[in-house]
Amino acid sequence: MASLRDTIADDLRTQIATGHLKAGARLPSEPTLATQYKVSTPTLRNALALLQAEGLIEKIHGKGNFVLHPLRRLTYKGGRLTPDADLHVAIRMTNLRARGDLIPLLKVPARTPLTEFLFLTHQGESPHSLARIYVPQDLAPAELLWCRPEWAETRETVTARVPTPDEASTLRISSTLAVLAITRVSSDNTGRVVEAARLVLPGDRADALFITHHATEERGTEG
Amino acid sequence: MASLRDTIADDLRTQIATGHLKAGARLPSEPTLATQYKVSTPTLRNALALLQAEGLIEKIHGKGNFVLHPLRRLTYKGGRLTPDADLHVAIRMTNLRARGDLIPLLKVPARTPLTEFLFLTHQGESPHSLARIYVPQDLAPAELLWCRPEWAETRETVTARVPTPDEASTLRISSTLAVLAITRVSSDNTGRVVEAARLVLPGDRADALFITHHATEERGTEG
DNA sequence: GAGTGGTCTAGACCACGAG
DNA sequence: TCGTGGTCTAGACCACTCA
Repeated sequence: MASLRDTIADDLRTQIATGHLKAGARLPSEPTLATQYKVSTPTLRNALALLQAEGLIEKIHGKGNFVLHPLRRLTYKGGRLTPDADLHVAIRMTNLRARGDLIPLLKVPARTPLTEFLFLTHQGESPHSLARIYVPQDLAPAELLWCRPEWAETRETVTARVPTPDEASTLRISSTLAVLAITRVSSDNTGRVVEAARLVLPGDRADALFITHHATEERGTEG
Repeated sequence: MASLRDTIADDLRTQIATGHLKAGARLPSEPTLATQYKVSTPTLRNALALLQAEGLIEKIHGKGNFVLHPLRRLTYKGGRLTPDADLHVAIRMTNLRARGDLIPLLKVPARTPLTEFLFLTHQGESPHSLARIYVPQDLAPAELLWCRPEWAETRETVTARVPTPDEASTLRISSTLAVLAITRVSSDNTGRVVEAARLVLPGDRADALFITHHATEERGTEG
């Protein structure tokens, strides 16, 4: 016996899947839908919250609820963001000093001068990913980024979580939509950290892909 | 100006963080908390729903709301699940025939005989991860699993999403808690898929780690 | 100003858990 | 049986968008 909320969410989901409700279309207003389904407005809103968490609809205050275009899933490839034709990138550079989490991440003393690059990529109209990249200031960040020759190793830690309020508003996503958070640390062959990055990818529009080649002579080097 | 829901959630969060509310403790009942915070029960329940989505509390119908023990984060290492001392594994083996998503995943014709290994790992009392591993039946799965000599390449696609109802009940997690879903495909050097796996890791208790070694002579082989 | 979603209230009734 | 959380109702009032 499913709850009313789930029943309504299921119905709307199939209407979207079958194209009965097309991408970009506005749903009837919440009071209208509540009347149609013979439920109260809070119940109807609960149903919509489910669809929102799945990235199927977008709620816009004062305008209505809209069926989202199924976003092409972009794939982050282990190592760097995939360059893409219709991917616009906005970059902001800031100088700051190491504090908090950044100290162990970059393995530097507190207050070490750092440069932060803030990347915000867009896929067409909608924000796609947020990246904060940190580099020690003495490591000539001018030519900058992507794969750099001195890199010897990159460690990427991937977690799934809900976005912080900041991230939710920057990426214009629901605060209930899961995001892929990647912490990437690149070191040179002396073990020195040459770059650390925190990437946030909305779960409804991004995957991460990691490819491991198994050399036939060496295998089983794991702990 | 934060909403009442967020204010209450923040307050409870700090009470948990400071140890004012200890792990395992039962929170006061919802009507009691609603009175304390001078809000209605739905508003209070909205606040608790936020904490639940973050994996901080557990709601048990008929008993109360409980502060969860901060689970040690276990790390999935690119390639395989990390063996761990207090990690119990339950395995179930099933024979089936390829259908649906499994066909393109394993690159086999429909109805190819497959063997499914279902892994459910536990960290102490609580379920930790769910893995479904598929192997073509003609590929001698008897000695089975982990890293096998014939593997030439492993591709792992990582996404963040909410769990399916099935996954939520199997892993005993809230349906609003983000999970890390990893699809892993291993091929031999002829390109044949020798194993495909779908892993589900609850976002509050698992990370995935991928390590890339950059050979100095070859770099920038990405598209 | 009209219409939309965002938040909140003060209840009701049901289902589950434990004694 | 009693206290708990789960679901739902029928409103109220505010904030935002657009004409």
